[in-house]
Amino acid sequence: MVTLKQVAARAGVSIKTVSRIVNDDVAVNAKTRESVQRHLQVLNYIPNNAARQMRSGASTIFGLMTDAVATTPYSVDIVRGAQAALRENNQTLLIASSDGDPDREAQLWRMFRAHRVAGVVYASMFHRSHNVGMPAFENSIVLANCFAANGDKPSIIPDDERGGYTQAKYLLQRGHRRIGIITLIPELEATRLRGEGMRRAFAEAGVQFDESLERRGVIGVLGGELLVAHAVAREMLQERNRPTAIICGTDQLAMQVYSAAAALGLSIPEHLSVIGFDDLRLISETLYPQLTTVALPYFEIGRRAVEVMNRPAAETSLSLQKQLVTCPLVERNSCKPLA
Amino acid sequence: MVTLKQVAARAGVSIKTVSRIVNDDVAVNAKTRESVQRHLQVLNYIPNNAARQMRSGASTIFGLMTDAVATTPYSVDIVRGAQAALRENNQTLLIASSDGDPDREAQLWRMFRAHRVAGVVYASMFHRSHNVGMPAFENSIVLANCFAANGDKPSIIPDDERGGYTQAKYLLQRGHRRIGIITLIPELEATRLRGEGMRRAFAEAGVQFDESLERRGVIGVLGGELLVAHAVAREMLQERNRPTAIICGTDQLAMQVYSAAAALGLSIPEHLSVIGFDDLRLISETLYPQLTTVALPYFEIGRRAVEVMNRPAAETSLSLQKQLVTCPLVERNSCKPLA
DNA sequence: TTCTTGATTGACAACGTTGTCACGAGAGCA
DNA sequence: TGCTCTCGTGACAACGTTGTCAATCAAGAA
Repeated sequence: MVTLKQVAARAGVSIKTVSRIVNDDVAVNAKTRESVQRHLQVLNYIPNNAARQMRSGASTIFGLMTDAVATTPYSVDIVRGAQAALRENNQTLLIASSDGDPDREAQLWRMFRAHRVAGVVYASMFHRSHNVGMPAFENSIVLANCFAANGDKPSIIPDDERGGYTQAKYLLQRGHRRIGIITLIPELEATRLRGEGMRRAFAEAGVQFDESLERRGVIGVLGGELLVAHAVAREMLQERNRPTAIICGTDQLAMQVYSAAAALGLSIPEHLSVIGFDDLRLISETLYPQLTTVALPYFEIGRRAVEVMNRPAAETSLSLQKQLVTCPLVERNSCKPLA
Repeated sequence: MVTLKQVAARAGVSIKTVSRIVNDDVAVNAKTRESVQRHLQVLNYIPNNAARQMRSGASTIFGLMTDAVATTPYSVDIVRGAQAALRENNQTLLIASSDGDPDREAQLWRMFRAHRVAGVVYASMFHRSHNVGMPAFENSIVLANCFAANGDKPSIIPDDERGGYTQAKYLLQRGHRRIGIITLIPELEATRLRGEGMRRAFAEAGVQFDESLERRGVIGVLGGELLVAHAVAREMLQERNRPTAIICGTDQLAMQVYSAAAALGLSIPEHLSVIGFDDLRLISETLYPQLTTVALPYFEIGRRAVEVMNRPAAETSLSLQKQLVTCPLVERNSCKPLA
């Protein structure tokens, strides 16, 4: 690899002068600059990050720690969002996933420390409370899609309450009154918040919320889930007073509702409106008809997490609380106003 | 951050001695070792990677460059596989995605060089031929899910020919004779190879391959695709002599076939067998009934790519050709033997 | 006893970079 | 002319680590 020294030798100037030119430092004689720049070009000089970091003590590497990427594929968007934000400052991302193993996670934290990462985004796959016990990074950690149990760390999370509200309101505005709800695992923060949002929408619309139409589409515990939305939806749709619309906790659940409806000869959206959550385009755009859903703003969450981390420490105190990111409605063809 | 110097001062030994203990170097007096180790513990010393790298010239960072992660979500598994392999040697992964923008890609290559990455995995989202014009990494690059047009770089790719063969054979063995095929974009290497594999299976089984039953489920060009599998399947299933089974180029396409079948009152697998490709569990395990499919071994591809890169240069020549990774059949409930 | 050997330890340099300080040359001023 | 001032440049140190070599010491050999 070419070093400043080599370029300096070729250009007949001192190392420092080359360094100055590379870094757009104080004024350098135009002629010198031009000559050196030519040599930089020819030799294809690229600064050595390790040396820079050692000298300056400041790192351009950030870490992203995640508990498990595998399960919800579009969480990649958190990574993409983070990278988009880092890119502006020529920073880079070291990615690590613990797959939920505490030993592994401890090892990864050490790795981050070895690389002296400038900050860490801790991304959870599910919106939930999480305790990151990592004193070494106390002041340079941002939680994405989860939040600190004791609220002492900045965190960027989806506005699930409003997301649930959006789902319900969308259907209520279109005249639906009997609305089925197929939920996720109740332990998830998301489930609780969205439930609250839906109730708020019902209350605002002056519609009685029928608890009996709210059922779990997933059984088992986190990590060992079993989807039962197909059966649940089928049951619901065979009842005498069947719902005219179903709110799903996930596009995945919506997918099963589609097949349940099809099995009963009900077509969407004519006989049944369905609204999803997540906007996994792999599903929402593939379903037929395409699924109206509320998007989980993973990209934006990743972007903001880095943004908060890059902010001067002084401002950080302001953002020490949770930052909510809106979940936008994505309108497609799975809902119909009630005649 | 704690340095060797600080630990040495506390322990009353030289820097070098501490270094030796940290690195399990030559014999050190047991008593000294114990004492120093205690101090290392207490001060929570973690070696500075940048300094090590500068001193030794060897980097423990690898790069992963990808053209676009966004589209096919389970490609994350390439990353996971790569990380699994790196983990054994305490190496780490710097991830970059160009989103297909050449300028951005050039910038990312510079970034990799600045970090002096030890090697690069270039992962494409689609199995295809690709030219990585990156002289600086000439000898430390491995292609994953794509291969060098001029064949001068090691590449790890799925064995699509055998994948197609597996799909067809599975159905043929179960007595199916009229088999519909819904394919991907013909420009993809995968499409061509799988087609060949299927023809091979038909030939082996002595069954006439009916070209008229092979249709595109996706129209448009890469990046601007439009799924038409629903319509295509519907059409196919309404013909007089309709197929008893359909082979799909993707689980996503299979999803649309499911809905087409449902719309026509055909139930799976009673009236129609369906086999997919990819094993995106998000789809294959959510469909009802669950989808029998052939898995794209992304994890294994990522793992092997790193493995090849970590191999001593001497052996590299041996693996200069393409390495094919088997696509295993994942049997679920969407196929039935023909009575 | 004296010499040799091996075990244990430390001093020093170097990796590539940049901050600090200083030097020389020419310009502007008295 | 002699002074200061500015501009452009370079010498040097330091960041934290490890490879090289040498120094010290105790034990065993002659």
